[in-house]
Amino acid sequence: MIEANAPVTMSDVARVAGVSTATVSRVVNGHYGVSARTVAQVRSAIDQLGYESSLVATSLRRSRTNVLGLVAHSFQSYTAEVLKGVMKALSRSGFDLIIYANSDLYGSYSEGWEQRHLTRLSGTLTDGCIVVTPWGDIRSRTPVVAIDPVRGSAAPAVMADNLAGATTAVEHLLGLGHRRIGFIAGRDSLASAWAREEGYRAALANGGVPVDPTLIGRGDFNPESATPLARVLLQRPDPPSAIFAASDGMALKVLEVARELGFSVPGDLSVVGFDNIPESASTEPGLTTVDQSMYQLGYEAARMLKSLVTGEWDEPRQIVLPTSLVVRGSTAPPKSVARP
Amino acid sequence: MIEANAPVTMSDVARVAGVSTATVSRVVNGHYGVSARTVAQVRSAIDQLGYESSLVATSLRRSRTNVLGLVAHSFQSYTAEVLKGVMKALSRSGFDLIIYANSDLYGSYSEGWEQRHLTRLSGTLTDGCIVVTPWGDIRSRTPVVAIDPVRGSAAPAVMADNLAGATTAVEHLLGLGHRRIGFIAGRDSLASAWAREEGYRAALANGGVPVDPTLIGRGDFNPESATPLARVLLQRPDPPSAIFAASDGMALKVLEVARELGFSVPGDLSVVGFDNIPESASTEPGLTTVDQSMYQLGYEAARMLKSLVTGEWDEPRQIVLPTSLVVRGSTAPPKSVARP
DNA sequence: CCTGGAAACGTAACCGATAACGATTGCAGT
DNA sequence: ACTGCAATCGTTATCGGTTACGTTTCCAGG
Repeated sequence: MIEANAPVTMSDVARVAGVSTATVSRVVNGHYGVSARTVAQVRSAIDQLGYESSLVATSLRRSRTNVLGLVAHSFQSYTAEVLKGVMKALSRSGFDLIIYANSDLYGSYSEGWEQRHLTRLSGTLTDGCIVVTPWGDIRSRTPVVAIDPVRGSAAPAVMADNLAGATTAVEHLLGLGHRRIGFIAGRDSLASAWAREEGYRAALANGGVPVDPTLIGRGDFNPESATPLARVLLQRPDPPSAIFAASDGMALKVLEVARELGFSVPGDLSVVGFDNIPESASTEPGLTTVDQSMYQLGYEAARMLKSLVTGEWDEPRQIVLPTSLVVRGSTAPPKSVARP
Repeated sequence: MIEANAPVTMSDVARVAGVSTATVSRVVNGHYGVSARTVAQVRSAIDQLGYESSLVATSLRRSRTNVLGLVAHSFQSYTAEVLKGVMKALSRSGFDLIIYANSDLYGSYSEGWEQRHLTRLSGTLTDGCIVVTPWGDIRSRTPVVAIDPVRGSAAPAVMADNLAGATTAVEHLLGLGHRRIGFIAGRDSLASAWAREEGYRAALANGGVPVDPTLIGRGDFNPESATPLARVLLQRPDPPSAIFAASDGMALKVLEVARELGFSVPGDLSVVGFDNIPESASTEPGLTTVDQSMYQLGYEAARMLKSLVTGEWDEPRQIVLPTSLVVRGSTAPPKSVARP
């Protein structure tokens, strides 16, 4: 239903209640200095007219919009999970959420897309933003919290304990008896990609297994980037018995390639991912992966941004969330190894 | 990076360029009546100062915010797909998108949640909204487009051709030889749920198969609602040889229950869904389903809303999008039937 | 009865931009 | 040189609220 009548403003209320707009404003905002009788009059005028204060006008005057932004370089299930967490943290908080995601194909917008949006928004439409992008630091007039920041950034951010997570994942494979473990890396500008590779190396080192550089493929977290890399690894005369992919999206592509090349999983090949996106639970076999609760990442980022905006900040500027290994059907001892 | 300096306003630019704010406004908006030399001066002042016009101030003055809203009663993969389509349609259109979704558990907010949000937003923060909710018609001062509207609503909406889709799905099962086909319905306040049930009945009628009311379970589109219903259907002494669920979310739950009760799919039981959400492709076996491109639904809804807001409307107020059957591994001829 | 001061309320400036309107300028035509 | 019409640009009211400040009201205390 569309009612075409003009919006009812504060001065309408003031006229009906027989007071000034200043008084109406006071009762709307619950300020001191209005008699009980006047409050009642104004209240009754308000819901008689169905008045709703203009968020736009209020924002202009207060120079606070109470709108936060989520800027993502792409929209995948990863992003959707983060979004859920952000919405949860913001629900009933008085903040609204506006989202920007590059809805076109991966990479079709050049680097800097996020930056352009952010400068347009900051201070004029949003009070602050959460960004999830692999492309460098972002500068803004208003507070910015990064999810999974770029490597070396000291800006406010939340991230998973990628080092520990990756270490645990590879230790899991080592514990099953694997010795030739392939790795498909993420976009190395991101701190997460770097830490996950470090974890891979550290676990191998601890296990006394030398790192074989030819078993490392350089992906970029984009699922499609893993397909050719998996093909190369699996078509070698001496394929690895296990592959650890730095993201679930890439791990799922590994599963695809494995099936296509006739590898049975986990019989011929074990696969471990990282992220625990919803799809990982519903494949056959289920994907063993490192859970990093992207929901939680989004939730914490929103909480952090909120307090940055309102100026009540007493926590660390970078939050690291724990990870946990989720063992499903895609991992098993290698065939060539005798059971202990 | 946070730069704490005050925002640069239009009058700052005016001062630097040595003109009035009106002239700056003309230049910014590309209006007629400014000499080339002045335009150049203003332009240079603008990017010397890094000026960005205040969306809030502009909105107040123009009584147009250029922000559209997406209000969803829950956030599931369905919603995420719709969201993608909406974002795509809005990208580079000058409209920004603000989203509201009930991020809490299903049903924890009472009916009317969307209505409350909408009245708060409409006309003060958004120029119009896309709503996806099973709860009745929505009234708003600004245009509203419904995705999958409630039954009998004449308000602007986009929806899939649910009747044809459901008919095709059931005909597919009939063609395979199934005669006892269970149905799990959706929330019957929605036009889609009603039409899908109609399709089920129509296909059976055409095939000369009488409708057995005891084979119909009344779900509500919420995945969890299907679990007990599937259990009831499959624990009968004479379980159906196929089940058509009115949504993929519910169909996936049927698969779960089937596995739990020892039914092999598609050996003992064929399952068909509706929606074609991403998860349906990655289960084992893949779910046969009716594709309704929720992405497309979102895209069209956004297009429609845009033109409603800008007042350039010459298309029908309700758009029906075609569906197509996607046959995957979850359907096969029933065991008890001899191959043709 | 008068004064003081707090409570209650109105006035008006302002947030940043837009647009109707008025004022100025420049130049062609006579 | 003078009129007239455009093109150009500045003034100012306005969008809907907020808030510093000033004014009025009212009651307690002297």
